[in-house]
Amino acid sequence: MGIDCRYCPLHKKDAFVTMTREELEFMQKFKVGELSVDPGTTILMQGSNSPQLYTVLSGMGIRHKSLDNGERQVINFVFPGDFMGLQAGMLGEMGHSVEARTHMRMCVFNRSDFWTFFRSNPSRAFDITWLAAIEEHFLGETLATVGQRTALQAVSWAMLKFFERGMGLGLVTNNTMTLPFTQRDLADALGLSLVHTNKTLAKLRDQQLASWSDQVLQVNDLDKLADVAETERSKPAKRPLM
Amino acid sequence: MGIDCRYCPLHKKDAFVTMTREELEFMQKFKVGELSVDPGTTILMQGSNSPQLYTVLSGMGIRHKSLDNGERQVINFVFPGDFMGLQAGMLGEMGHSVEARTHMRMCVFNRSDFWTFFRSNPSRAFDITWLAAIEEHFLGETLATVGQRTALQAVSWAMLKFFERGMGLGLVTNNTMTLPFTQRDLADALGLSLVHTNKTLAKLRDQQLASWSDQVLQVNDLDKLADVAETERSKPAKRPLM
DNA sequence: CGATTAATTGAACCTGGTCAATCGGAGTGG
DNA sequence: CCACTCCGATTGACCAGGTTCAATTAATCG
Repeated sequence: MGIDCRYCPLHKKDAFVTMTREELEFMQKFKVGELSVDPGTTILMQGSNSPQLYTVLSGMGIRHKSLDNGERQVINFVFPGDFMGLQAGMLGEMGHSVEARTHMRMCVFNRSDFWTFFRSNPSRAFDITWLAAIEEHFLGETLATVGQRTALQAVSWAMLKFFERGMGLGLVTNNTMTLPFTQRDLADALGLSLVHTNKTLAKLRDQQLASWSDQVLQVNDLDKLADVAETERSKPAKRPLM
Repeated sequence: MGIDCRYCPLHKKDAFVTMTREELEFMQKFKVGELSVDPGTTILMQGSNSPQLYTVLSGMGIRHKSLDNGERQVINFVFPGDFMGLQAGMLGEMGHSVEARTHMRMCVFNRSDFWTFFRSNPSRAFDITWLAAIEEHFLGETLATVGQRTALQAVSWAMLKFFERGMGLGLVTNNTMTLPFTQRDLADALGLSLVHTNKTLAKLRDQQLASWSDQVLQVNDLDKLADVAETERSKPAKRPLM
């Protein structure tokens, strides 16, 4: 069944803070099951009050927010290890939706246990807040990208983030990783039009900085890409896993 | 001295969740002082690891992030009741700076007490996470604005948010509130140029939707403004106060 | 009174958006 | 197996929302 946290495929990856046996057992008590969904499935719905919280075990997805005028903003991209549903858990309402882009498998927790969880293990509660702070940090950087960078810089930045994230998760082989998103997803994430995103990707490909086609992203020189994006490469950091 | 939490000017305002006497006494134990700064002062510095955390008692400021290319993104605007320094507290490094725009007074907590604080009162720890979730929620909306809305919609949205925030804090009198920010601050918050921001504000003024000049914002019809911004007016919500 | 900062306005220009057409691959029904 | 459709990627032509440059005004300050 793959329900036992000790065999969780994630907690030994070096992208995550090492968990003690006690922590694993503690999490086990709150895990109520696993959820598998197909690509395209909406896992959490904007405005809804999900009774469940999830940690992504495998697969990828997007968080996005729909505006009243029909436009869509992709808030960020979901990777294994990401925790989803905090807004519903705390505020009682999701500010965005989460949609699967590949087949996804998730670890499921009950929202009704959340308070008990939070109270009975301050250290794990602390980790939840840690994750929230990471999220806030990253959203700030995204906002700076969308607000201040040119299309070329923004797309480079996004490719860099994808790649760095992929490396931490061991998804990169031969300077290559699988990215199941569409160009429309990226365009909506960066506040660019689809057409211009496409042309900008083509330019990055021409300049041998990053090539993304057929769901495969290849980057040979991360430093050069970071230069174009006018960013620093971020040092690999461990984050807690729920 | 104004050090006693029982006389805190904020906790009875209806923008905040009511605090019990026990909670006030608990916070009192961790409060190590107050900080007063003049306009223009940098309170927290991007990249630094502040030894202190703050709750704003009075005054306003901005959070902003500087990019490598010299551009600046204003992440959001700081109002009374806002909690600052969580990123330093959790991640050991601020992702943005905080700069005062008026004279500001803050309640000061020591970062070194943070873990003790978190562990000894789960309910207050929960509230910290709540605040982080609110922040994430709001950043998502900001991102959607910068990424998807036109200049006119974005500026309208910002004026609406200012006003809604001001109403909750009792800063609005006669459809009017004081806003100590510059047009450059707003431009950098919305990813617009200063010139275009100025012209857009003029348009809002001409159309009698919102008038902001000489530090005073006046809005007579919030619904009309929300229409132009293509947003819903948000219902007044209480948030926890640290 | 010169210096600095914020707001304002006009004009030229350009990055990125919109429109539209094409192409290839995957799925579907006959 | 073919015709048809749908979706994502791609490309060219045209256009506009917003940027940049530049100059002016007004207020504040030492």
